[in-house]
Amino acid sequence: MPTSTVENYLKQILVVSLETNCSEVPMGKVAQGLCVTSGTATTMIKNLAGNGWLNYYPRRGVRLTRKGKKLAMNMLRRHRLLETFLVETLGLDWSEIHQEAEELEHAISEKVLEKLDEFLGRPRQDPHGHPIPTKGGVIRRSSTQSLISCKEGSKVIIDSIVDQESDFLKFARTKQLFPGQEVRILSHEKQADAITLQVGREAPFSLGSRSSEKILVQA
Amino acid sequence: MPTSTVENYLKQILVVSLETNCSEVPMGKVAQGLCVTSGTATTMIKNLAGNGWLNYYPRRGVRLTRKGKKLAMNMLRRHRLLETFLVETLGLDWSEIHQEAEELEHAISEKVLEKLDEFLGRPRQDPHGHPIPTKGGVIRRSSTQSLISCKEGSKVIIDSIVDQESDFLKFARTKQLFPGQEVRILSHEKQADAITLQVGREAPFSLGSRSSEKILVQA
DNA sequence: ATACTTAGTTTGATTAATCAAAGTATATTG
DNA sequence: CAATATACTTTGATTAATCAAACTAAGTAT
Repeated sequence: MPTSTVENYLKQILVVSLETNCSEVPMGKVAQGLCVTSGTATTMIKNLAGNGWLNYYPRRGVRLTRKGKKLAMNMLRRHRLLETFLVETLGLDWSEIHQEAEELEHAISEKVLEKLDEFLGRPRQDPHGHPIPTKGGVIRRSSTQSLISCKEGSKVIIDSIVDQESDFLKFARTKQLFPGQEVRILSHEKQADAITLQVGREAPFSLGSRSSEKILVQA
Repeated sequence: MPTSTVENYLKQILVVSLETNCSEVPMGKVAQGLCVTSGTATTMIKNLAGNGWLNYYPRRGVRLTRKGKKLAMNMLRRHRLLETFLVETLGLDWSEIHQEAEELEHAISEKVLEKLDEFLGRPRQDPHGHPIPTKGGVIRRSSTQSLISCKEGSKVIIDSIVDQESDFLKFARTKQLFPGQEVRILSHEKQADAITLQVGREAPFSLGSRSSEKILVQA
């Protein structure tokens, strides 16, 4: 049985590799994502490599093995199903569910997970719009287009929000920026590093590039 | 924040003291209940005493402090609410829920726990018939009379089943022995160490004293 | 090319939890 | 009461995970 630390390292690597569309993940991203010093990450990674969870290329990065990816996908499934449960069933706010799921995902058994999936009606995506991997470890390819790449005057649908920060999610909620919403891009000033948009009939507002990058969309 | 090991030790001590109606618990019960060697228990207990969770009387036993009892009650509340959720909402069998709850109880936050309590309709007892402590740490005094002390010919109601062993619970289920059921004691042979009983119109059967002790009843 | 910066690695130490085995009280029993 | 058994404690070692600080390789810039 892998410890929950092992599960966290593998999940973090998977998440980064999905976000960057690159299966090789640099050590820095690992240490940063898990909030540990780089030395700790190096030590742990060598351990994980020794147990066949991943391949380690010193000073370059790591790549999950088949075995490592399987476990990491399972963790992502747990995490996202739990987030869905916390919002849909218990009525928590989507801005607070990430940390909760982060703990619960290590404690829930495969059996309970399957019952939960069934109870929720086998949802395909979590409250942030992220696809939920199947039991077999297959995940829907999510959008790679963010708000920042939208042309002035275009209309798009929000696919997902790529940020677990409670404060950003609260802000997004007040501006009606959540999966499924239709957004109209009023202006896009490349030089000013800002985009102005409108959701439904609400008042238009602007977002900087930092924020716009976190909103993934579909045409 | 106490670690989950600390939580486990305290809960175990509380459970034993409730079962034996005695607030002083011998070291042996601690070690046995947690499946650790006695040396490990001693070391850990000295630690817990140092942090004010309990008082330690060398070679006699331990007694929870107010602070320790509060945390232990909260763990019991978590455990029993989770068991209820697993049976009522997800439909797991009561014989398999103990281990599941054992893990989840350390991972669930106070906030999620309250939402869960609300969702379940603030249940007063878990599927085994054990009372669920309130948020404030108050617990209903449970029955102390077991099947073994019932007179021949009497009729009683099952209060709770004091055993988490999956195999025993499965057996109890097949014999219809669960909280709320009415049972008639057909015979009670003190010398033979056996009790013969009947549930509803089912076929009568016998239980030895070991098993009868685990079934708590009310007149 | 030399110096500087950044990313990553090594080393030595620490903490929580555990065990096995040796040691010591206390209780039981002949 | 002495011998023995039972319950408990001590000691020394181990494992997983972590950090701080010293070190090193690789890439960037002057």
